[in-house]
Amino acid sequence: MASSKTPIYDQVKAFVRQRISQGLWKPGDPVPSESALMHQFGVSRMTVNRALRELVSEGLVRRVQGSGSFVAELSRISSRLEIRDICEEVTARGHHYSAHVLTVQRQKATVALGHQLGLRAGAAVFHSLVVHFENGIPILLEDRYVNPAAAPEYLSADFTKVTPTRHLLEHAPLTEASYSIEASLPSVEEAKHLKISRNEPCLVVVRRTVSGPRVASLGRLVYPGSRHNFAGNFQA
Amino acid sequence: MASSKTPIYDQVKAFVRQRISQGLWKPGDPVPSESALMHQFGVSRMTVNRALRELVSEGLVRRVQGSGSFVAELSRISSRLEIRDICEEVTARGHHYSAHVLTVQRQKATVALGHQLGLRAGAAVFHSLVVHFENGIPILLEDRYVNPAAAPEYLSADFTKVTPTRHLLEHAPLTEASYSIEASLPSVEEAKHLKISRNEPCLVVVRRTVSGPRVASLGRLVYPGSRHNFAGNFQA
DNA sequence: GCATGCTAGTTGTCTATACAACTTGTGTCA
DNA sequence: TGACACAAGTTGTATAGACAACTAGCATGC
Repeated sequence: MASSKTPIYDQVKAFVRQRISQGLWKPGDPVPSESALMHQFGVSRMTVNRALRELVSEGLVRRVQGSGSFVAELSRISSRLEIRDICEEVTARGHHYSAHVLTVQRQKATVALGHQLGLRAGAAVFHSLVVHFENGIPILLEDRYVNPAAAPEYLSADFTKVTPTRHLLEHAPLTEASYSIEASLPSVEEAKHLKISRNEPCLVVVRRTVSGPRVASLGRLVYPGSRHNFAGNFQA
Repeated sequence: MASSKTPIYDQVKAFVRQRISQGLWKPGDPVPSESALMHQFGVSRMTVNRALRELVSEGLVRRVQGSGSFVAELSRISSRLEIRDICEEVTARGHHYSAHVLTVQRQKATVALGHQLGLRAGAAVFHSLVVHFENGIPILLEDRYVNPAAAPEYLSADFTKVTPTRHLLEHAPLTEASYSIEASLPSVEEAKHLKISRNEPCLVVVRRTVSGPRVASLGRLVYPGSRHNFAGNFQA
């Protein structure tokens, strides 16, 4: 039997999840209390508690102390979006990855840039500009500014062997990151480096990473729209 | 004291999370065993177990039965991306939401469309085309095909009052959804309805929702790039 | 040297119990 | 009528203990 193999808390989760996804229990409806499920399944409260807690973290159930458990409003489709290291992503597709380094240098921060990185204007920052290729076709232009305090050896890294993302992950442990995804047309330079027309829309990911107490880097990732998209999946 | 207020398992989580984000424990390094943390904090094993289990679900820790717990490889930045109902999103910003219905009708499915919806070619499908406005400015064109079996009353809904997304969520409980985000230029019609230039790049979300045994709907959401982006956040 | 088996250590699951914190309805008392 | 107190029900947290499942290294025996 499969049931004797699957943990009890998973059986309870499956029971609740099934009722919800079949529409028998609608958003806002009460979910049976821990003690009810406890008696129904003939198991201890801690087991039921674990099941319901995990359903909360999965966004299917909402719980109110003292009141009860309820089916969560599914007004938002939420799913895990992964932004993977480009090299890993390409090789995972079984394709050949390569990179071309356009710029790696020390610069003085402008006022705006310094502010974003938490440095004063004129402070030294590292700047890299790298094109990433999949089977020889440019698929990503990575424009990145790095806080020297977070990754002192950034300039001496070989970005044809280790992507800037990976170098940063290894030298500046990630504590926080924020990003935004937008659509825009490439600049003249960007179009040239990516070998695309200026009319080709691009997905632009702007990412800011924080390592410990300081902002580690600020990246602008430009993907040609015809060669890349982000996909995700949601499972109730 | 704050420590007496925060749950013990949260203190343990914070302890481990801090060591990781400070780089003291690097990816692949072992995390202290449950019994070690148990003695260190002077708490029961179940409490430590809960802390570590939650860190696993947050992607910070990897555990191997019989072997130990290890700091996870942070090679991918993963975060929760929410695709919210557009009406909710606009009103949450404190702005005025409105909608204009261009099309709501029954159509015969083409071969390709029927295949995507799990229907035979020529079967009836519902089609809606709605423009959504934020403070009177068009921010989203929603082109949607619906499986009549999943939402029989779709055609009689008033989409100026309830968004198609919400109608579907209420009538066809969501069990699964997949989407992709891409950048592209709008078609002539799309540009016209959104009142943008044909050269303005757009974020296009293609979404497919499944309700129980059947595919419920297929949507194409076109956002003008200058008026919308998706943002996310990651916290270690 | 090699295979086998054993053992200590680790994680995975489950129980029974306890108390704290909170909500909600009910009933009492002024 | 209104304010308050109380009780029942619910979730949140924590404990001590138990056994199962698995890993890895060590010792034994061949």
